[in-house]
Amino acid sequence: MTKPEDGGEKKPLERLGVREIAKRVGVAPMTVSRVLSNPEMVAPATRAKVLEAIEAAGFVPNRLASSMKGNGRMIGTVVPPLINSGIAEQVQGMSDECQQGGYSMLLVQGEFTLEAEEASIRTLLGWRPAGMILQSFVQSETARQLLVSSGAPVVEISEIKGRQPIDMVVGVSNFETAYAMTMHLAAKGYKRIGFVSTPIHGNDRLQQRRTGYHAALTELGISNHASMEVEVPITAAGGAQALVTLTARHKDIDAIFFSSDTLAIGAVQECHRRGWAIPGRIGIAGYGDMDLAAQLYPPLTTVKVNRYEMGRRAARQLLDRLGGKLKLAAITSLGFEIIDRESA
Amino acid sequence: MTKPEDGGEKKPLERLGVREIAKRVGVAPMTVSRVLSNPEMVAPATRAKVLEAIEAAGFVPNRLASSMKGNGRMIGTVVPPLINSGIAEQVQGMSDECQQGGYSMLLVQGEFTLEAEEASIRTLLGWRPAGMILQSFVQSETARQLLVSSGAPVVEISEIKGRQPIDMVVGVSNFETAYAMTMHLAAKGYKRIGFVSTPIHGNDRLQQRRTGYHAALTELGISNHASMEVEVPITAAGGAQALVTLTARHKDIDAIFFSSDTLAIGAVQECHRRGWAIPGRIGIAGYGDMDLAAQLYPPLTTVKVNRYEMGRRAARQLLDRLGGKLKLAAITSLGFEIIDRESA
DNA sequence: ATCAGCTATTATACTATTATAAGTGTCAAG
DNA sequence: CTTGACACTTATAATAGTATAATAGCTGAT
Repeated sequence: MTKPEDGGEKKPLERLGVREIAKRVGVAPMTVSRVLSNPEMVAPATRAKVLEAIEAAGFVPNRLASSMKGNGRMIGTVVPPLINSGIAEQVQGMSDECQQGGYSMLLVQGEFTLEAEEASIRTLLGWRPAGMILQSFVQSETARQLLVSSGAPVVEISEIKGRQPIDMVVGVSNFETAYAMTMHLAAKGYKRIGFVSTPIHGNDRLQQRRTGYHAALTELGISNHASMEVEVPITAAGGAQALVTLTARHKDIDAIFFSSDTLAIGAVQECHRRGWAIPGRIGIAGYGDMDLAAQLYPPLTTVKVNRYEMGRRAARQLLDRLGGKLKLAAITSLGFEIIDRESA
Repeated sequence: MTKPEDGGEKKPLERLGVREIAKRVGVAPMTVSRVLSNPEMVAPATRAKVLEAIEAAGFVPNRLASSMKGNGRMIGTVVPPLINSGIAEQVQGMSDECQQGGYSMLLVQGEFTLEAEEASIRTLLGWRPAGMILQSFVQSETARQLLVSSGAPVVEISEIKGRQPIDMVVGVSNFETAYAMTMHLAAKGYKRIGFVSTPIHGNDRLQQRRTGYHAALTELGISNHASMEVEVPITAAGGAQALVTLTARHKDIDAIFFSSDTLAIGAVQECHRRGWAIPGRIGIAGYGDMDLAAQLYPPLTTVKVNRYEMGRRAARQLLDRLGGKLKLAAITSLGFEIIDRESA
């Protein structure tokens, strides 16, 4: 409970508020407040004096206090682990857009379990953010309830079909993308197509991707054996491992569709190690079109979804709503592209 | 300024505070407050009743209000763009540790310019965070002043030598790492070693790495030509481009030390494209030991710095201080390893 | 019976900003 | 010489939680 008193000179900024500035200038606190938020309501001469005092004192207004009066400029977000998953780009997009709109971003870790989800949303709500961006559909009914009753706008970045959004959704149809890629591979002549993903449980995007893959196979008249699918951790080593497993199981497998570029890139390295030609011996397809995909040797065939843009749009949506715009799309579907390169 | 009234039923959570809960249970607001923060000070029977009411109402206490009384549980951080730079791991580490300690993380974008730095630190301070983590040495004197006078503990994750930290530093000696890698390459017989980095201006880590590289060359009696260095954007394509540029300039260049694995990996792909043997034709060394480095073909020789751990330790340092621990290291140097793999 | 010592609880006041309403002062029109 | 309109400024109260001091209720020792 003891506060760290190092320097000795404490509360130099603590007691420094609009009141103090007001006193120094000889105006009411409210005038200082207005100089900060509605400068045009203050006479130029007064404004100048106040600004000068603020500058001189090194005064940084307390946003916590503003937020309590309903002028919160904070966007909260729950994200799954940032590493390797392309989430970083998404967060970057959100952050850039928020920053530009004068909002700050609160980052809360979330996992794909009901309890963790609920806990992180509780944490988020505790900060009374002006708006929230969630990186997947909220599963927990309690959590959904809390979000709705908070009254703040919510954007879910997620699979855009299948479920009722809490408020707004931004995303792509993961089903469509996976379906399209599987069909694309079939069209290129691959007959035995495997599917590798990171742990699917609780992750609706991955679920949709697998469903899309299944749908394509069914349409192609290929009975899909569960043995053509593996789940591995989201690392390059995981991708390599998946390649080993699947090719050992099925000698005749001729292409593998990875649910993430990270995995696909790991698999490509494993092929190099084995001296397997890509796509000669086996075709490799990824998902995400990360920076390295185009530079990879051989260049990676992949599904391009612009995650940066996804984050940006989600934030834009929120900011528009907060700015008073009423007619906003409940569902924003960003397009995708099948990038046909040489790996498959 | 008009609030979005969608549902019609507003302020279901707005008016819901300790006062309201207290009224429902028939106790004073303070008692509710204590149930939340010091449950052991409340009689078990009362505590149970209060908790029940909280649960029933779906009440999430407002952390903004708590923060105003000095119980802030928010750690603020300024980060450079997350993509590709290994910063994501660092943020992950910070976030994990903060979360575990009951703190939330505020994320503010920062660039490597004085004005942007100052602006982001102002934004951060506006939220009155309990502590701050900065991802590099703060250059702006004004910003340093603001940070100091805020009274909050500050951890800089940065080069650990050379400058006076504002409060605490966690990091590695980038100088040492780069010096060590350069010496390592020399020991392996490389004579003409190039250096590639992402834009150095304003980034003290990169500056230190280059200085370390220079120091090693000098010690080796190699006069270092500026033409053996290039700056490129932090993408795989940048790495490939750098390889092209340097090998075109100097036919006899026999190794390149990249200031980031991302660049090195890009260069490796370029070599594959050209059919150049690694390390036969040219040796490639990276920095960071990212997940893919070990899986790459050929495996990448690189400097391993545990960025996740760096973030974690920075947060730990802050949390310890906030927890009242006084004897804390001003400088925490994390070790590093030269990972000798096959690429050089 | 009285009072110290204790636990559990409550009343008051405070954190910093800002919405709102009320208050100045100036000028021109009636 | 009012009166209304206008621009600017200020006083008050509100936001939600909690530190602090005060108080109530109870036990056991004097």
